[in-house]
Formats: sequence, structure tokens, C-alpha cells
Amino acid sequence: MQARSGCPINAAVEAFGDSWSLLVLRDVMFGSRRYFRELLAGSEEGIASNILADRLKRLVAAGLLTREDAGPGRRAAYSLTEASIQLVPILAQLGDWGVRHRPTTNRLRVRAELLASGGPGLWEEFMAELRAIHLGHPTPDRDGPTVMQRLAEAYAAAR
Amino acid sequence: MQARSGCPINAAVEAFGDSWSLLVLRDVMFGSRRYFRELLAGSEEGIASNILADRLKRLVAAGLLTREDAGPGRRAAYSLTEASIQLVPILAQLGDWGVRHRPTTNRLRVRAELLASGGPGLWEEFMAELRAIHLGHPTPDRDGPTVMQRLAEAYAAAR
DNA sequence: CCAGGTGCTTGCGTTTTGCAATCGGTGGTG
DNA sequence: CACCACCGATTGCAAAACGCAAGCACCTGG
Repeated sequence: MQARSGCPINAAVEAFGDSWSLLVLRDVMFGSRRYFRELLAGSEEGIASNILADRLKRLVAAGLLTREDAGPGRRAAYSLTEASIQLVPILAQLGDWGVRHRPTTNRLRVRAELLASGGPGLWEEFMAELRAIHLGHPTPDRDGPTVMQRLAEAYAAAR
Repeated sequence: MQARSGCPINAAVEAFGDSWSLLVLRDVMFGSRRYFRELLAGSEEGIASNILADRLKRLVAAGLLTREDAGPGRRAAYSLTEASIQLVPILAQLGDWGVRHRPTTNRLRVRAELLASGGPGLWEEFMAELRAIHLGHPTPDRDGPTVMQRLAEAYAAAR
């Protein structure tokens, strides 16, 4: 794709500035959905299968996901890349903005609030976890529950 | 518009997740473009007039811009709102991501780098300046050049 | 009266989106 | 072997959005 300009903000918009790309990345990142059917069935917004297929291809081409093919008839796994792991602060801030300025569901709000209130320190911790899960980096040893677990607990606890 | 889900990230995506909205906001915010013709002529990416007109309407409806009508034949001024001023951290991080992961023009890169390296402190200072310009808040008195001036200088100095 | 500036609007062809149904391939089960 | 559920898509079609070029009604200054 030919870039419309040399502006870094425009570069980001061209990479994932549409209705679905960020939501797919969100589900892979926070929902731990790694397979086509998981993403399709678990989609909060009800993405259509052709749109999902198209976005997965685009995201792989853009270097925001990798696809591990397991052979025909086997489900392929999608993983985050370093470039998409570095979207954690952006997704956290987008969530924070949404919580501040738009009506949101309670259950989904708590995750955004937890992530926003944790700040850059928590984001880095979460990014380290994602590098372990998606890039095979060594697991960072830390006391207590992981950020991923804390997010899941907050989600489960909220009504 | 009917929200697709109660997710705060989805709320943000629905508000400005398209090819043009963030670029228009960027030009109003960093380029100090307040009028239709200014936005049209100064657009780095070459936005079409009908698209610009549509996006301005949508952004006003979404509470991300206000339009001050100066009567027929007079040019109307667009101003940021508190909701769009709170996009400063997001735009800063988007720019940072673009610089890291995509080729960018030197002149446009320096602004993103300055804003990213300044961190939350600099963002808050810039947001206070924007509140003075767009919302009529009292000008915060500070020593030295404003963030806006520093951004303009960095842009002018770069080749 | 005219030239120039104001914010759009219109027409039209192309592209993208969204929805529903379907497809060929595989693995497991009876 | 027959059957069936699951795999990641693909296809057809209608609606919406996009992109381009031109035009519009209004006002100001000379």
C-alpha cells in the first residue's frame, strides 16, 4: 500500500485505523483468542467471517500479527508481534478515553479502568507477559497473579 | 448511532476509528487549522472537500469539535472540546508507534519524537495550552516557549 | 458590478462493507 | 466405510462509503 503522507500519525491510522482491526487485536491481546473460530464466535461486536478473514490477512501483511499454519484442516494460530505488543499503551488509553466519554458496560469497563489506573508500569508488565505468550520469550518471574489474571478476575467479579 | 458493544475500546473506535477523523483532529490540534478552507488546503494527505465536510459534521455530532458559526458567507471556526483535548496522549502514542514501526518524513517525525520524549508531563502542559486556545480557559503562565512553539520550531528546524 | 473568498453540495463511477450461505479439506466416531 | 462436526475461509449480492471534479449561494472589498 502506498502511504498517503510521511506523517507518523497517518502511518498508524493506515495500519489499523478502521472499524475492525483494533477490535481483532484487542481480542487476541486481552481475550487470548488465537484461532479464527474463536475470534469469530467470541466477537463482542459480531464481526462477519469475510471481514475477519480480510482483517487477519491485512494485519499479518502489516506485521501486526503472525500466522502459524498447522497444515490443511488444522486450525492456524495467530500471534501478536512486537509491533502489536507496543499497541498496549494505545489500547489502554483508548479504553480510558471510552470510559471517560462514552457509556460502557460495567463488566467491560473494569478492565479498562484497571489497565488505565496501573499506568505505564503495569503496561510494561503486561507487555512482558505478552512477549512470553506470543513471542516465546522467557516468562518473567514475579510474585502474585499476572496482569492477565488480574484482568480476568476483575472482569469475572464485576456485574 | 447505535453502539455495537459496551466496550470502551469499541466506543473510541466508533467515535474516531476511520481513515480521516484523527487526521482532521491532528490538523486542528497541531496545525492550528480552524477553518474549512484551511483544513482542505493544508491537508498533508489531500482530503476531498465532501469527505472533510462529512467528517467535520460527524466530529461535531460526536462531541469532538464545536462549530462557531459566524453568519452566512463568513467562515465558521472549529474548536477542540475537552473530549478531543484528551486525545493528546493517544495522538502522541500513535505518533510514537508510527515513528518506531513505519518509515516517516524527517520533518514530521521530529514533532512526534518531541511529544513522545516529553511524556505525560509535556502532554499535560500542551493540553493546558489547548484549553486556553480552544475553550477560552485562562492562559497558564509559564517560563519559556509554549509547547506549541517548541513543536513549530522543531518542525521548522528539521530538513 | 465584479473578482475573490466563504462553507459546503451534487453527480457519478469505483471501492469497501456487511450479511448470509456455502465450500472443499480434515479428523474423529460408529 | 459413512457420517458429521470442525477448519479457515470464499462467493454473491445489496448497501454504504469513498474519491474526484465541478458547481452553488452567500458575502466582502474594490
